[in-house]
Amino acid sequence: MATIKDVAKLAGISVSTVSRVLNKSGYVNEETLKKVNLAIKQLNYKPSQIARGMISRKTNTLGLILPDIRNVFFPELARAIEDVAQKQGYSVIVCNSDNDREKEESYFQLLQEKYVDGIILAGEVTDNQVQTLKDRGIAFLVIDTIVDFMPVLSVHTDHINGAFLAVTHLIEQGYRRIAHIRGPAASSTAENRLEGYKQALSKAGIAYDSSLVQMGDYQIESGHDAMNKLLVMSNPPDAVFVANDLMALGAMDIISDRGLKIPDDIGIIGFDGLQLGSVVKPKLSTVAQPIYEIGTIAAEMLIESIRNPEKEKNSVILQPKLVIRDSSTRGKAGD
Amino acid sequence: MATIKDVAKLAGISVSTVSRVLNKSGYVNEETLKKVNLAIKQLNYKPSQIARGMISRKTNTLGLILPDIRNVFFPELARAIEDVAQKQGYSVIVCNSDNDREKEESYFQLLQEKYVDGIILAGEVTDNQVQTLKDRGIAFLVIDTIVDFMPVLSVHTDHINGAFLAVTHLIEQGYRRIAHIRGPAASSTAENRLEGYKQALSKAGIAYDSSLVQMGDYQIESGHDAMNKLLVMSNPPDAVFVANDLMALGAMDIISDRGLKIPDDIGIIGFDGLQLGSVVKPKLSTVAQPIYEIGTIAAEMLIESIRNPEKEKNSVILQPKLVIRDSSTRGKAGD
DNA sequence: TTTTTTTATGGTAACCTTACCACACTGTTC
DNA sequence: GAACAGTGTGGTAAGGTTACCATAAAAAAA
Repeated sequence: MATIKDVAKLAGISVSTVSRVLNKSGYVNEETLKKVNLAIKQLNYKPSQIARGMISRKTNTLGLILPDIRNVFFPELARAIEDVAQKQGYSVIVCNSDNDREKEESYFQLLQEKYVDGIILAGEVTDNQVQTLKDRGIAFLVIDTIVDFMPVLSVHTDHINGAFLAVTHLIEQGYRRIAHIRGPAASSTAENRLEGYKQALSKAGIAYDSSLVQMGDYQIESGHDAMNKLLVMSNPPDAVFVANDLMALGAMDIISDRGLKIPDDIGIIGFDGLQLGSVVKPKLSTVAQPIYEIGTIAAEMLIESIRNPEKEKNSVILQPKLVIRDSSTRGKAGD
Repeated sequence: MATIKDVAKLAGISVSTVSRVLNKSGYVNEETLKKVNLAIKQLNYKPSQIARGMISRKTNTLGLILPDIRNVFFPELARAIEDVAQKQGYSVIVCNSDNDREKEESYFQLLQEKYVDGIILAGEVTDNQVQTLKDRGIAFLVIDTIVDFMPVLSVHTDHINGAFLAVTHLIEQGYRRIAHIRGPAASSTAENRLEGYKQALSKAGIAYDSSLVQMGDYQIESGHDAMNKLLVMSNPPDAVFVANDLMALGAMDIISDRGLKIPDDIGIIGFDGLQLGSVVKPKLSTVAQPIYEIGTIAAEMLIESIRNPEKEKNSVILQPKLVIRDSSTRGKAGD
């Protein structure tokens, strides 16, 4: 590929002047400008970002570490981040960590070697990892993890309030014995959704009954298992708030397999706001996370912080939206 | 961040020797090795891939240009590519083109400026773009596009045979008046699936009836529209082969809205093999594309070609798999 | 012993670009 | 007509690393 020297030679001019043309800095004569631009076109010259990066120590590249791009939520998030990045002149390197510590660490190393300007971490992140990134002086932002021992850039949904809205909605629809299929123990989002569930019950004066809370792992099959356990109880629930849509779909399967009607016999509401939920019958009510917005805000905050490193690191909490469809509205079944 | 010079100084040794240690090339004394490794650890030194790239003109980075990471198919594809890339020491920059020529061109420029070692193009690619990449001497591979005017690296599913299998299956199940909801006109995959549909009909001695072919755009809503048109015909079909699962879901909605039973009144089969299809009732039969495999093979081929540029450019065609669930099997409805 | 080979290390140019300084010319101001 | 500001251009170091050549001591072969 052509270099700046080739351009300079073809234009019969020094590399300094060509550089000045490229960066629109300093004085350049009208005539010279034309000659240089012509040469650039003729050679199809593109300045090497590598060489530029050597000097500026900037690569205009962001790293995005997420558990698995295949999981619902992440494609939309990645898209939002890439959209903002592209507009601001950044590229995005995507890394799938599978929540595996070793893989995460090796990606940290890699991204550091590649001199990315910043890293966005989605999914569960440990305090240790946050500390490491901080120590190494890497600009980063976490999504959906709450870090309270130091100020860091972070964006997350208000999971507590989302759960609160969902459960309150069920109560308003007349459901009283409301179960919860929760996410994995290690997940702070799962903990927060449980917390919102408790708060809603408490506000309505309904006693919290731990036997109505079943553990799941956010996968569809664990929705099956958890719902089965709930339905064999001597006093089964009349509604269930499920910590994500995927498990909710699994739960719906079991409910209809047992000949129970949604929402008449059992009301159900999920969390996430997947398109999937509007395809099944009855359509699944859910709490929609503002995923695209999370992504755009995250990317904007990180880029801003890269350009202005002294700026205070802050958190942004976004409100989810209750999406009432058919699975939770008594008297509207089957439409 | 620490540089090789810092390491050399701390170890009391020259940069050449440190470089030799890093690259395990040439002679290095046991003692020296230890000193260097100690210094590296103490300084948490990581060689700059940028500086290395300056010399080797390699960045160990691949570009992945796809229409939209949110579309089904692409997350899995991206995951497969990233998995292989990671194993072979490459990173992946993901670019969403929205099938917009200008955006694509600007990504070409960008990736070239970043000196990526190769580009994977997924989604429709024009002959012009292929020619441009070839002219610029960029290593690239196309997925799901057939290029016949020059040898290029390419991987794609056998869409014709996939469609053939699907329609033949419907015929075997006793359906005779089989409609097709096809993909957009500009799409070669859509054309191929239509071709397979025709071949299957022809082989079974069923006359092709163009009024039974409705245009769609691969989105769920166009499945609604197309199915509506088919059902208001004076002689409506008793089965429909839909060119992708998303439109098939839309079609299923309409069918059940009209009080018709799947698969008894109407059989339906999709294309893609999305998990989504196994969540709805009845479960959607489909033709599963070996998406992950496409991704791994694509990444492997491209990396091989980067390492060995003289090697002949060839195409790989992968066979899809018929996934028979409930929507296309007469006498098994409702289970 | 002398010559050759092996082992071990260091110095420097090169990769491509930009930052910075130096120089020269034109025109303006005192 | 001397000093100065504005315009236009070129040379060179620097950024971090590796490739390549040079040097030298130690070991092996003659």
